[in-house]
Amino acid sequence: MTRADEVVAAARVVLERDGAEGLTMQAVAAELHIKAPSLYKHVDGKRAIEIELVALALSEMGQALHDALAATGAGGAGPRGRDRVATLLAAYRRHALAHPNLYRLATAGPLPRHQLPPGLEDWAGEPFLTVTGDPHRAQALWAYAHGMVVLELDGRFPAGSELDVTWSAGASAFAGRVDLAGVAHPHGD
Amino acid sequence: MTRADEVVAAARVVLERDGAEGLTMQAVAAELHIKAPSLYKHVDGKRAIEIELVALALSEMGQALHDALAATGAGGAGPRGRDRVATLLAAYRRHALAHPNLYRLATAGPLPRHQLPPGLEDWAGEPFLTVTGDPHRAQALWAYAHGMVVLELDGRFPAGSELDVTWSAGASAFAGRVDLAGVAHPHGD
DNA sequence: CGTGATGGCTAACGCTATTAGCCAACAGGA
DNA sequence: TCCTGTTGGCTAATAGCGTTAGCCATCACG
Repeated sequence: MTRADEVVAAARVVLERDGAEGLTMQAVAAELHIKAPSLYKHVDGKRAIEIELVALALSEMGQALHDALAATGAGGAGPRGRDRVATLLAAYRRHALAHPNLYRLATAGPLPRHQLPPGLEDWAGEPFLTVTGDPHRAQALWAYAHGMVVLELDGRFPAGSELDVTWSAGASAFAGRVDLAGVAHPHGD
Repeated sequence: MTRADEVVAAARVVLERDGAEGLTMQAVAAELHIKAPSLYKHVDGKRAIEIELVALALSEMGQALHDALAATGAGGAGPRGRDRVATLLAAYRRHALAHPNLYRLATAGPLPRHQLPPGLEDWAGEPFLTVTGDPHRAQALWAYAHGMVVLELDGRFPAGSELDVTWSAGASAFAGRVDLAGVAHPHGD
């Protein structure tokens, strides 16, 4: 655990506790009981810290998604179609809501692609390809999941929204056919 | 056109030209050929300006969506099902990409609900309810559209992505049944 | 002609990231 | 034992941010 890693770890603590607004060089330094300028002996600046956190978030999210699919794939009953989509979405939602500030940091603004570990991005998105079998549907499903999480995190759904049902409606839509287990209307047209 | 409105208008010019980062009180003031502190004679602060811009963005987006649906509904051929969904998504995408910085400002972070014109939010989202017929599917479709736009704006889709196809795949998914016109695979399961 | 409102201005404060430069502690070799 | 380089703190300072306080010119109106 190099000192630079400790800085990133401290930054994560501050971020998860105080949000993106509270993530200042002073706060990170205080977490380590030092002063802000001393941080520059270990990291290149705030942006560099954030990029480390983005890589970390991407990695952990990818792991959560892979784990979720592996669990259903390995267990006794191997679900297919809608269930796999629902499983993936549930894992995505659960993980994002468990680390809201880290998720926001990782998905806000342009991605510093060439400064990230190569292959990480593809690996993290792999599960979407797995459950859809088609790259375009995978991207669409990912966009749906991301949109839902962001809107939920920002509290932009009207009060009283039954988000479980909404998530389920999306899962059904992306499963390839409308086949609900008494949850939402078959089709509203 | 009160002076306060001119400030907001200037802020919009700065935002659309220089992005969220460039939207500073100094820049807005410079746009009006005055100094930053003078702005406080007309508006309550930066946050107040941003809220005005959010309301404006919400209003314009809502108008674009309503117009798009009205156009298809009124014209000779009145499309149904997938076409209406596709029409709505196309309008959403076109409008968001035409005003990227305004869109980002309006959708980033928590919504200042009680500081917005009442009913505006519901009205802007109405078209999604119109084309889906179900509130949960409407929310899901909205989340999908928002996710796609955000990811596209941030350039987070891998280079070479065929986004038109991806958008189309989502439209098909949310139309209630998979019914593609030779665009994507029927279902990948 | 006075008086209040309007709408500019400068100076200042506290916050941010960041840089420069100083110095104590410590490790390894002569 | 000293000398020297590295590590990792520190303070002081800069530039830019939003914001407040207080001063002053302009102008409409009674």
